[in-house]
Amino acid sequence: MIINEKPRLIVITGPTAVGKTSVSVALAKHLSTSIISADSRQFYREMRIGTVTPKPEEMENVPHYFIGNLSIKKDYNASRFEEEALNLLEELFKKNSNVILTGGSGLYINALCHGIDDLPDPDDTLREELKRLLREEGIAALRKKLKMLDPVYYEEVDLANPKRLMRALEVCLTTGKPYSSLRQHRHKERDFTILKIGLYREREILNERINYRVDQMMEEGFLKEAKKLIRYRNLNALNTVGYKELFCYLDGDITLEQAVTDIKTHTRRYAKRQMTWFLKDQEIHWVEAKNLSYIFSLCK
RNA sequence: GGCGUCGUAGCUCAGAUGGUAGAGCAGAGGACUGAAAAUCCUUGUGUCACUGGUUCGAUUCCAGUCGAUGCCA
Repeated sequence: MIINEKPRLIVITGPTAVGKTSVSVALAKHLSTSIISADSRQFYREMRIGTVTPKPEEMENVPHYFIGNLSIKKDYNASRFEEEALNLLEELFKKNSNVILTGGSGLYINALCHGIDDLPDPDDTLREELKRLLREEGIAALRKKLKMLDPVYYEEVDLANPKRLMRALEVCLTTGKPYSSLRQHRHKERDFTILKIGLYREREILNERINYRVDQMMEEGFLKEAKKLIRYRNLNALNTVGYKELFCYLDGDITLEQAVTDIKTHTRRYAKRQMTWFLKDQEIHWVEAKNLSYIFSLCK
Protein backbone atom coordinates (compact mmCIF):
# COMPACT_ATOMS: atom_id res chain seq x y z
CA MET A 1 0.00 0.00 0.00
CA ILE A 2 1.40 3.34 -1.04
CA ILE A 3 1.04 6.05 1.51
CA ASN A 4 0.89 9.63 0.37
CA GLU A 5 3.37 11.24 2.68
CA LYS A 6 2.59 14.77 1.70
CA PRO A 7 0.58 16.73 4.23
CA ARG A 8 -2.71 18.17 3.13
CA LEU A 9 -4.28 21.60 3.13
CA ILE A 10 -8.04 21.44 3.37
CA VAL A 11 -9.63 24.59 1.98
CA ILE A 12 -13.11 25.46 3.17
CA THR A 13 -14.53 28.27 1.09
CA GLY A 14 -17.81 29.69 -0.18
CA PRO A 15 -19.72 32.95 -0.15
CA THR A 16 -20.08 35.16 2.88
CA ALA A 17 -22.60 33.97 5.48
CA VAL A 18 -22.73 30.44 4.09
CA GLY A 19 -21.45 29.05 7.40
CA LYS A 20 -17.74 28.48 6.86
CA THR A 21 -16.73 29.18 10.44
CA SER A 22 -18.80 26.51 12.14
CA VAL A 23 -17.94 23.89 9.54
CA SER A 24 -14.23 24.57 9.81
CA VAL A 25 -14.24 24.53 13.59
CA ALA A 26 -16.11 21.22 13.62
CA LEU A 27 -13.71 19.80 11.07
CA ALA A 28 -10.67 21.10 12.93
CA LYS A 29 -11.84 19.41 16.11
CA HIS A 30 -12.54 16.23 14.22
CA LEU A 31 -9.02 16.21 12.78
CA SER A 32 -7.52 17.88 15.87
CA THR A 33 -5.80 20.49 13.85
CA SER A 34 -5.81 24.27 13.44
CA ILE A 35 -7.30 26.87 11.13
CA ILE A 36 -5.73 29.52 8.93
CA SER A 37 -8.05 32.30 7.89
CA ALA A 38 -8.12 33.52 4.31
CA ASP A 39 -10.30 36.50 4.85
CA SER A 40 -8.84 39.80 3.76
CA ARG A 41 -10.80 41.78 6.34
CA GLN A 42 -10.67 39.54 9.39
CA PHE A 43 -6.94 40.17 9.48
CA TYR A 44 -7.62 43.56 10.98
CA ARG A 45 -7.93 43.55 14.71
CA GLU A 46 -9.85 46.82 14.88
CA MET A 47 -12.61 45.46 12.68
CA ARG A 48 -14.44 42.78 14.59
CA ILE A 49 -18.17 43.21 14.46
CA GLY A 50 -18.29 44.43 10.88
CA THR A 51 -16.27 41.49 9.61
CA VAL A 52 -18.05 38.91 11.76
CA THR A 53 -14.73 37.75 13.15
CA PRO A 54 -15.31 34.51 15.05
CA LYS A 55 -15.57 35.02 18.78
CA PRO A 56 -13.47 32.99 21.23
CA GLU A 57 -16.44 30.83 22.19
CA GLU A 58 -17.06 30.04 18.53
CA MET A 59 -13.46 29.00 18.07
CA GLU A 60 -13.90 26.29 20.68
CA ASN A 61 -10.22 26.20 21.57
CA VAL A 62 -9.18 25.45 18.01
CA PRO A 63 -6.05 27.50 17.23
CA HIS A 64 -6.78 30.19 14.64
CA TYR A 65 -4.20 32.10 12.64
CA PHE A 66 -4.39 35.28 10.57
CA ILE A 67 -7.29 36.64 12.56
CA GLY A 68 -6.82 40.03 14.12
CA ASN A 69 -3.12 39.83 13.34
CA LEU A 70 -2.89 43.20 11.61
CA SER A 71 -3.70 46.80 12.30
CA ILE A 72 -5.87 48.64 9.81
CA LYS A 73 -3.00 51.06 9.41
CA LYS A 74 -0.93 48.40 7.75
CA ASP A 75 -1.12 47.78 4.04
CA TYR A 76 -1.34 44.19 3.12
CA ASN A 77 -1.67 42.09 0.01
CA ALA A 78 -2.08 38.59 -1.35
CA SER A 79 1.61 38.11 -2.01
CA ARG A 80 2.57 38.77 1.58
CA PHE A 81 -0.15 36.44 2.68
CA GLU A 82 1.29 33.76 0.44
CA GLU A 83 4.68 34.10 2.03
CA GLU A 84 3.57 34.33 5.63
CA ALA A 85 0.97 31.61 5.40
CA LEU A 86 3.45 29.32 3.67
CA ASN A 87 5.90 29.76 6.53
CA LEU A 88 3.22 29.10 9.06
CA LEU A 89 2.04 26.01 7.20
CA GLU A 90 5.49 24.56 7.32
CA GLU A 91 5.41 24.80 11.10
CA LEU A 92 1.90 23.46 11.43
CA PHE A 93 2.56 20.48 9.20
CA LYS A 94 5.23 19.36 11.64
CA LYS A 95 2.48 18.56 14.10
CA ASN A 96 -0.47 17.80 11.85
CA SER A 97 -0.85 16.13 8.51
CA ASN A 98 -3.97 18.21 7.83
CA VAL A 99 -4.39 21.94 8.20
CA ILE A 100 -7.52 23.88 7.38
CA LEU A 101 -7.63 27.09 5.38
CA THR A 102 -10.94 28.86 5.55
CA GLY A 103 -12.21 32.08 4.06
CA GLY A 104 -13.87 33.80 1.19
CA SER A 105 -11.09 35.85 -0.36
CA GLY A 106 -10.49 33.98 -3.59
CA LEU A 107 -7.35 35.83 -4.55
CA TYR A 108 -5.72 35.04 -1.23
CA ILE A 109 -6.67 31.38 -1.43
CA ASN A 110 -5.16 31.19 -4.91
CA ALA A 111 -2.00 32.87 -3.75
CA LEU A 112 -1.46 30.30 -1.04
CA CYS A 113 -2.51 27.26 -3.06
CA HIS A 114 -0.81 28.01 -6.34
CA GLY A 115 1.35 31.05 -5.84
CA ILE A 116 1.37 34.51 -7.24
CA ASP A 117 3.98 35.89 -9.62
CA ASP A 118 7.03 37.61 -8.27
CA LEU A 119 6.30 41.25 -8.78
CA PRO A 120 7.32 44.32 -6.87
CA ASP A 121 5.14 45.55 -4.03
CA PRO A 122 3.38 48.81 -4.74
CA ASP A 123 5.34 51.92 -3.91
CA ASP A 124 3.35 54.50 -1.96
CA THR A 125 4.61 57.59 -3.69
CA LEU A 126 4.24 56.10 -7.14
CA ARG A 127 0.71 54.97 -6.35
CA GLU A 128 -0.17 58.44 -5.13
CA GLU A 129 1.23 59.91 -8.31
CA LEU A 130 -0.86 57.60 -10.46
CA LYS A 131 -3.94 58.40 -8.43
CA ARG A 132 -3.33 62.05 -9.00
CA LEU A 133 -2.89 61.49 -12.71
CA LEU A 134 -6.24 59.73 -12.75
CA ARG A 135 -7.91 62.48 -10.75
CA GLU A 136 -6.53 65.35 -12.77
CA GLU A 137 -6.29 63.98 -16.28
CA GLY A 138 -8.71 61.11 -16.23
CA ILE A 139 -8.51 57.47 -17.16
CA ALA A 140 -7.45 58.30 -20.70
CA ALA A 141 -4.10 59.47 -19.36
CA LEU A 142 -3.54 56.09 -17.68
CA ARG A 143 -4.46 54.27 -20.86
CA LYS A 144 -2.15 56.39 -22.96
CA LYS A 145 0.75 55.74 -20.63
CA LEU A 146 0.10 52.03 -20.53
CA LYS A 147 -0.16 51.79 -24.29
CA MET A 148 3.35 53.19 -24.49
CA LEU A 149 4.88 51.10 -21.71
CA ASP A 150 3.10 47.80 -22.32
CA PRO A 151 1.16 47.54 -25.57
CA VAL A 152 0.64 43.81 -25.05
CA TYR A 153 -1.16 44.20 -21.74
CA TYR A 154 -2.99 47.20 -23.14
CA GLU A 155 -4.72 44.87 -25.57
CA GLU A 156 -6.01 42.55 -22.87
CA VAL A 157 -6.77 44.71 -19.83
CA ASP A 158 -10.13 46.01 -18.88
CA LEU A 159 -9.46 49.56 -20.03
CA ALA A 160 -12.33 50.88 -17.94
CA ASN A 161 -10.86 49.65 -14.68
CA PRO A 162 -8.50 52.22 -13.15
CA LYS A 163 -7.08 49.81 -10.58
CA ARG A 164 -5.92 47.38 -13.25
CA LEU A 165 -4.33 50.17 -15.23
CA MET A 166 -2.58 51.66 -12.21
CA ARG A 167 -1.18 48.35 -11.01
CA ALA A 168 0.22 47.59 -14.47
CA LEU A 169 1.79 51.01 -14.64
CA GLU A 170 3.27 50.60 -11.18
CA VAL A 171 5.00 47.43 -12.23
CA CYS A 172 6.20 48.85 -15.54
CA LEU A 173 7.59 51.95 -13.88
CA THR A 174 9.33 50.26 -10.98
CA THR A 175 10.84 47.38 -12.95
CA GLY A 176 11.41 49.13 -16.25
CA LYS A 177 9.86 46.11 -17.93
CA PRO A 178 6.42 45.58 -19.36
CA TYR A 179 3.97 44.16 -16.85
CA SER A 180 2.87 41.52 -19.34
CA SER A 181 6.39 40.07 -19.51
CA LEU A 182 6.44 39.50 -15.75
CA ARG A 183 2.90 38.33 -15.29
CA GLN A 184 3.20 34.66 -16.02
CA HIS A 185 0.49 32.99 -13.99
CA ARG A 186 2.96 30.29 -13.16
CA HIS A 187 1.64 27.49 -10.95
CA LYS A 188 4.10 27.12 -8.11
CA GLU A 189 4.72 23.60 -6.87
CA ARG A 190 3.78 23.00 -3.26
CA ASP A 191 4.91 20.19 -1.06
CA PHE A 192 1.45 19.54 0.25
CA THR A 193 -1.73 18.36 -1.41
CA ILE A 194 -4.88 20.44 -1.55
CA LEU A 195 -8.48 19.52 -1.05
CA LYS A 196 -10.87 22.34 -1.83
CA ILE A 197 -14.38 22.21 -0.48
CA GLY A 198 -16.91 24.85 -1.47
CA LEU A 199 -19.91 25.35 0.77
CA TYR A 200 -23.13 26.36 -0.90
CA ARG A 201 -26.69 27.17 0.04
CA GLU A 202 -29.66 28.13 -2.06
CA ARG A 203 -29.54 31.78 -2.86
CA GLU A 204 -32.78 32.55 -1.08
CA ILE A 205 -31.54 30.87 2.10
CA LEU A 206 -28.21 32.63 1.83
CA ASN A 207 -29.95 35.98 1.49
CA GLU A 208 -31.99 35.30 4.60
CA ARG A 209 -28.83 34.45 6.47
CA ILE A 210 -27.20 37.65 5.28
CA ASN A 211 -30.14 39.76 6.40
CA TYR A 212 -30.27 38.07 9.77
CA ARG A 213 -26.56 38.45 10.27
CA VAL A 214 -26.57 42.17 9.49
CA ASP A 215 -29.34 42.72 12.03
CA GLN A 216 -27.30 40.82 14.58
CA MET A 217 -24.19 42.86 13.86
CA MET A 218 -26.19 46.00 14.57
CA GLU A 219 -27.36 44.56 17.87
CA GLU A 220 -23.81 43.73 18.81
CA GLY A 221 -22.74 47.33 18.45
CA PHE A 222 -21.55 47.65 14.88
CA LEU A 223 -22.46 51.32 14.85
CA LYS A 224 -20.24 51.99 17.83
CA GLU A 225 -17.38 50.21 16.14
CA ALA A 226 -17.90 52.24 12.99
CA LYS A 227 -17.94 55.49 14.97
CA LYS A 228 -14.60 54.60 16.46
CA LEU A 229 -13.11 53.91 13.05
CA ILE A 230 -14.59 56.71 10.99
CA ARG A 231 -11.46 58.79 11.36
CA TYR A 232 -9.60 56.08 9.47
CA ARG A 233 -12.11 55.90 6.67
CA ASN A 234 -9.57 56.69 4.00
CA LEU A 235 -7.55 53.56 4.78
CA ASN A 236 -8.01 50.66 2.44
CA ALA A 237 -9.11 48.35 5.24
CA LEU A 238 -12.16 50.51 5.83
CA ASN A 239 -13.18 50.41 2.21
CA THR A 240 -15.44 47.55 3.19
CA VAL A 241 -19.09 46.68 2.99
CA GLY A 242 -20.83 47.68 6.18
CA TYR A 243 -18.42 50.36 7.30
CA LYS A 244 -18.94 52.44 4.18
CA GLU A 245 -22.70 52.53 4.61
CA LEU A 246 -22.50 53.38 8.31
CA PHE A 247 -20.10 56.19 7.50
CA CYS A 248 -22.72 57.59 5.12
CA TYR A 249 -25.23 57.49 7.96
CA LEU A 250 -22.79 59.18 10.33
CA ASP A 251 -22.23 61.87 7.71
CA GLY A 252 -25.97 62.48 7.82
CA ASP A 253 -26.47 61.52 4.19
CA ILE A 254 -28.86 58.62 4.82
CA THR A 255 -30.99 57.28 7.66
CA LEU A 256 -29.78 54.41 9.83
CA GLU A 257 -32.56 52.26 8.44
CA GLN A 258 -31.38 52.99 4.92
CA ALA A 259 -27.80 52.21 5.85
CA VAL A 260 -28.82 48.83 7.21
CA THR A 261 -30.77 47.87 4.11
CA ASP A 262 -27.87 49.08 1.95
CA ILE A 263 -25.49 46.86 3.90
CA LYS A 264 -27.76 43.91 3.24
CA THR A 265 -28.00 44.47 -0.49
CA HIS A 266 -24.30 45.22 -0.86
CA THR A 267 -23.45 42.07 1.05
CA ARG A 268 -25.70 40.07 -1.26
CA ARG A 269 -23.85 41.47 -4.24
CA TYR A 270 -20.55 40.65 -2.63
CA ALA A 271 -21.68 37.07 -2.14
CA LYS A 272 -22.59 36.93 -5.81
CA ARG A 273 -19.16 38.18 -6.89
CA GLN A 274 -17.56 35.55 -4.70
CA MET A 275 -19.67 32.86 -6.36
CA THR A 276 -18.72 33.91 -9.86
CA TRP A 277 -15.07 33.67 -8.83
CA PHE A 278 -15.37 30.28 -7.09
CA LEU A 279 -17.54 28.67 -9.75
CA LYS A 280 -14.67 29.01 -12.19
CA ASP A 281 -12.38 27.01 -9.93
CA GLN A 282 -12.52 23.44 -11.17
CA GLU A 283 -10.75 22.11 -8.08
CA ILE A 284 -13.59 22.90 -5.73
CA HIS A 285 -15.83 20.09 -4.52
CA TRP A 286 -19.19 21.66 -3.84
CA VAL A 287 -21.02 20.48 -0.76
CA GLU A 288 -24.21 21.63 0.86
CA ALA A 289 -23.16 23.65 3.89
CA LYS A 290 -25.20 21.68 6.39
CA ASN A 291 -23.94 18.31 5.23
CA LEU A 292 -21.21 17.97 7.82
CA SER A 293 -20.94 14.19 7.70
CA TYR A 294 -20.30 14.27 3.97
CA ILE A 295 -17.60 16.88 4.53
CA PHE A 296 -15.99 14.66 7.14
CA SER A 297 -16.03 11.72 4.75
CA LEU A 298 -14.38 13.79 2.02
CA CYS A 299 -11.57 14.65 4.43
CA LYS A 300 -10.77 11.06 5.41
C1' G B 1 -68.75 68.21 -1.03
C1' G B 2 -65.83 72.00 -4.43
C1' C B 3 -61.27 73.03 -7.00
C1' G B 4 -56.38 71.36 -8.41
C1' U B 5 -52.36 67.84 -9.12
C1' C B 6 -50.95 62.94 -9.96
C1' G B 7 -51.66 57.49 -11.54
C1' U B 8 -45.63 55.04 -16.85
C1' A B 9 -40.51 48.62 -15.47
C1' G B 10 -40.08 45.38 -8.57
C1' C B 11 -39.00 50.84 -6.42
C1' U B 12 -38.13 56.38 -7.39
C1' C B 13 -39.27 59.06 -11.46
C1' A B 14 -38.44 61.22 -16.82
C1' G B 15 -40.93 61.62 -21.64
C1' A B 16 -43.57 62.06 -26.46
C1' U B 17 -46.77 69.63 -30.35
C1' G B 18 -50.75 62.05 -31.11
C1' G B 19 -47.06 57.27 -34.85
C1' U B 20 -47.31 51.69 -28.65
C1' A B 21 -41.50 54.59 -24.15
C1' G B 22 -36.45 55.68 -21.08
C1' A B 23 -32.99 56.82 -16.73
C1' G B 24 -31.27 55.75 -11.61
C1' C B 25 -31.74 51.95 -7.99
C1' A B 26 -32.96 46.82 -7.17
C1' G B 27 -32.61 42.11 -9.83
C1' A B 28 -29.76 38.86 -13.36
C1' G B 29 -25.07 37.56 -15.79
C1' G B 30 -19.78 38.27 -16.16
C1' A B 31 -14.35 39.88 -15.59
C1' C B 32 -10.48 40.12 -12.18
C1' U B 33 -2.30 37.93 -10.01
C1' G B 34 0.09 42.79 -4.69
C1' A B 35 -6.32 47.87 -2.94
C1' A B 36 -9.87 41.74 -3.78
C1' A B 37 -15.62 42.68 1.55
C1' A B 38 -11.71 46.20 -3.56
C1' U B 39 -12.34 47.57 -8.70
C1' C B 40 -14.70 47.08 -13.40
C1' C B 41 -18.18 45.39 -17.56
C1' U B 42 -22.97 43.62 -19.79
C1' U B 43 -28.31 43.50 -19.27
C1' G B 44 -34.78 47.38 -19.25
C1' U B 45 -41.80 44.86 -23.35
C1' G B 46 -43.98 47.48 -19.35
C1' U B 47 -52.27 45.89 -20.20
C1' C B 48 -47.88 53.97 -20.02
C1' A B 49 -54.89 53.07 -13.74
C1' C B 50 -59.85 51.67 -16.03
C1' U B 51 -64.01 52.67 -19.65
C1' G B 52 -65.67 55.31 -23.63
C1' G B 53 -64.96 59.41 -27.46
C1' U B 54 -62.21 62.19 -31.35
C1' U B 55 -58.56 60.33 -35.01
C1' C B 56 -55.91 56.51 -40.41
C1' G B 57 -53.59 55.89 -35.51
C1' A B 58 -54.17 57.56 -28.37
C1' U B 59 -50.19 55.66 -23.37
C1' U B 60 -50.08 61.13 -25.17
C1' C B 61 -56.07 65.13 -26.66
C1' C B 62 -61.45 65.03 -24.53
C1' A B 63 -65.25 62.94 -21.10
C1' G B 64 -66.43 59.72 -17.30
C1' U B 65 -64.93 55.98 -13.45
C1' C B 66 -61.65 54.35 -9.69
C1' G B 67 -57.30 55.29 -6.59
C1' A B 68 -53.58 58.72 -4.32
C1' U B 69 -52.53 63.54 -2.70
C1' G B 70 -52.98 68.95 -1.73
C1' C B 71 -55.92 73.28 -0.85
C1' C B 72 -60.80 75.28 0.28
C1' A B 73 -65.41 74.35 2.73
